[in-house]
Amino acid sequence: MQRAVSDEEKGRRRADILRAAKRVFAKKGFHGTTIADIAKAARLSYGSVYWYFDSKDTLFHAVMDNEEQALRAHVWPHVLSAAGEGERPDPREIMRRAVQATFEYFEADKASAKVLFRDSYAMGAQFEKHLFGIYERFVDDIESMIAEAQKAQLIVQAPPRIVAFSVAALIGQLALRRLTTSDGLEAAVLADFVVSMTLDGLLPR
Amino acid sequence: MQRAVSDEEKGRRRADILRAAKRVFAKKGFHGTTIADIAKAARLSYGSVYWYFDSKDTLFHAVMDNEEQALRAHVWPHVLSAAGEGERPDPREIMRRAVQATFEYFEADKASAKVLFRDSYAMGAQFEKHLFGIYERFVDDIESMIAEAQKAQLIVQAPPRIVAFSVAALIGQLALRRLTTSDGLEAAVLADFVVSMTLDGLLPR
Amino acid sequence: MQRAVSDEEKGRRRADILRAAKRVFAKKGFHGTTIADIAKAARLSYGSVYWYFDSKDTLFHAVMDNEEQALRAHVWPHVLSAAGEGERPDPREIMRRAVQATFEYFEADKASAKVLFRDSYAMGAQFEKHLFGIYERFVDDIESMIAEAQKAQLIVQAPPRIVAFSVAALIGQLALRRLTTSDGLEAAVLADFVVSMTLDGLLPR
Amino acid sequence: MQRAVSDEEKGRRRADILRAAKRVFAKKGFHGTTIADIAKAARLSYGSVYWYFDSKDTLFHAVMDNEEQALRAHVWPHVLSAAGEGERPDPREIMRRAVQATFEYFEADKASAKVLFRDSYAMGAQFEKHLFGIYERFVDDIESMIAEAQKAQLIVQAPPRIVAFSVAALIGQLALRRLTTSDGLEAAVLADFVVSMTLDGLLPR
DNA sequence: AATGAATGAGGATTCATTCAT
DNA sequence: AATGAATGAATCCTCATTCAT
Repeated sequence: MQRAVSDEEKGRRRADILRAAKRVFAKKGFHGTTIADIAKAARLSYGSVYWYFDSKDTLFHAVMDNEEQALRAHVWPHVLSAAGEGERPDPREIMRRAVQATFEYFEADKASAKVLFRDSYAMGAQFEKHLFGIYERFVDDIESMIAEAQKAQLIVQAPPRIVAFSVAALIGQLALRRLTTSDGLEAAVLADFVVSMTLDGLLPR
Repeated sequence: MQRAVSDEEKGRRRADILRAAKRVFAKKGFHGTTIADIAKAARLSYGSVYWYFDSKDTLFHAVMDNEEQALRAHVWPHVLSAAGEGERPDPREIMRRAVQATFEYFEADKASAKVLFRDSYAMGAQFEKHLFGIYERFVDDIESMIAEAQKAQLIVQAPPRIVAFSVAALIGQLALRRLTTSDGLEAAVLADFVVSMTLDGLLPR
Repeated sequence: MQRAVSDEEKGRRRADILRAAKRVFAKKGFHGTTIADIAKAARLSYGSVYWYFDSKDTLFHAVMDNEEQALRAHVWPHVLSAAGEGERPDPREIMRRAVQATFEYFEADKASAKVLFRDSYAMGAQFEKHLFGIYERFVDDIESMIAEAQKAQLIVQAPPRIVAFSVAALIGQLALRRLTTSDGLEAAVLADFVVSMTLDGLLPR
Repeated sequence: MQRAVSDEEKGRRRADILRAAKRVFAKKGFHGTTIADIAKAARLSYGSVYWYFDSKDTLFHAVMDNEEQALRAHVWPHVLSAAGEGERPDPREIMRRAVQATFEYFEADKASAKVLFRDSYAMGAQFEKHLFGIYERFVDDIESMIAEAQKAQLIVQAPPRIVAFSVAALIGQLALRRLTTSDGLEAAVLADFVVSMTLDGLLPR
């Protein structure tokens, strides 16, 4: 019992630090952040951070993984529900919802986008592999959808991985842009645009 | 006279350092690079770097600006020549050339893409403004083309800045991807895909 | 009653920790050892170590004292039995047994020698006094034997303390050497050599 | 010219640091010494120490090597001069001079003995190899003398390495002892005793 | 008695920057 | 102009010790 409480407690603290770390990393970037910054944000002494994480690197990895999961957890249900509606999946609707959900997610948690799409880049070779994995998984998801749609001849033939990557890049960069630039466009409108450009193209039909 | 030679000499040295800095920044990232690294690559003593640049930040800024100019200088002629051909501009051809030229440029100078699209991100607030300016200028160029094409009803209506940004993001991310992932696709093929997806969309026409 | 059991229990735990500490100190050196290391070796949580010992320093002191006692307890009987045999004490036999017993002791418990002769050195001023005491007591024992032998004109005149220290040093260093260097010499052979060199000298008689 | 001066200057500084480091290491022990301590003793800022030495470990190694050389440089001439006198080498005289020279050396530079015989022990596995080499070289020197003397039947047969090690240990420990304990014995007297005990033994002849 | 979370002093090391030569 | 020695701020991380439970 005592043990269980302790574990739960420990998990909570870990989550606190993770949350604080995300905030600070997002604000100051990885290299601009000190462990002391994070500790202060988590209302802990800096030594304690090391009780939960082995190093600054480890902590950053954990933040990234966490964000990845949270993002998927938020977006996926929207995709599934869209896919489950009607008799046959409507790629347009699926994509629209996925994009919009992604925008909303980042809108609600701006730090998340910053960490995932900004910091995780310039981290040096050490992180490249880990980071690569995360992106690949995003692209994997999209790719499988693309491939299926191609099989059903719902969309044109093209290397599905490239298509998937392009869509992912588009979403990611637009989401990131929204954090620094406000052009007054709502998430829904932007999502519509992404979908429309991606599916219909810019040339008049 | 003495002065002129000296200035010229100075310019040459400056360029040497800039070139060396780009290489090293691209390889090790901004934070992983020391002034000594750059100096060694430029075959100078590290103290001398400060004769040409005030600080590491200044140097990085200069590298970015330099790359921006070089990229534009490479890409623009292709765009102009495409725009000047025939009686009326063909957006497809313009875009195809622009994209391909960009890919080629980064292909030929991989360090450039790394510096522009990777490092310049996570640099902290200090660079954000400067960096922002660079990207905005890219987008500006594209935006004006988009706007014109829309006026001529060559492409669909949509917020031109968003369209422009999307195209820029797509090109940038795909170029960056080519540096780490080799899927065997040639630049021309990839360019065709970007154009085709962007202009025609993924849905079968 | 409860108390007695508790005390006994406590003594056992203390001994456990002491034993574990000796092992770890011997293996990693004082500065290379953490309280956590010791606790783990003693199958305790590290916080508990402080219930038995005030500090790491205290613990190290205790280990040294313990080793000192154990060594004496092992060696002394051999000396006494040798001294009690025959009608008059034979210094050669006494010494031979003492040396051999010492070698055997350290042979059986290598950690002991390491702690006593290696770590206890470079411990800084804090330990110097304590350490000094231990060595002095060793030397005291030998000195009294030396002095007695001198009185009986069994050995040559010389400052007995220096003689005693020399013998102690010789034994200690040779014992320590055996821990790292194996030249295949058995303890008995080595003991014979020490005695022979010390008593007869290197010059042919 | 400029270059040569600079090199000379650099060597001087390095020597300054080495000297300062020896003093501080001797006083506080390796673990009790901070780089800042050494820097202050050398009247430098602590960052500068790293201009001359890669790390604290490296610096300590360098100090040890330095002391080894200095000791040999001091003692060896005495040995050689003794060996060169008369028609055949007198082991007693050679040894007496070597021992006395060693005592004198350490007498004049107490820090040296502390570093070589005290700190260098408990340094952990990292140094063991290096340290081992130093001691082995000392013992090598003595061993060859011993072996030669044995060949000439000047001294009794016994494993020369053990004999050599024993002599080295005796000298070392007695020298170290003199640093902390003053029994009023002059170096010459002590040297005589070592020689006499080692060569003639403690038993009356 | 025992646990292990929390604390924070302490220290090695890096590196941008300055400046005497 | 160029050099490279010197500086010291900055930061990660370790670990002895304390203390609430």
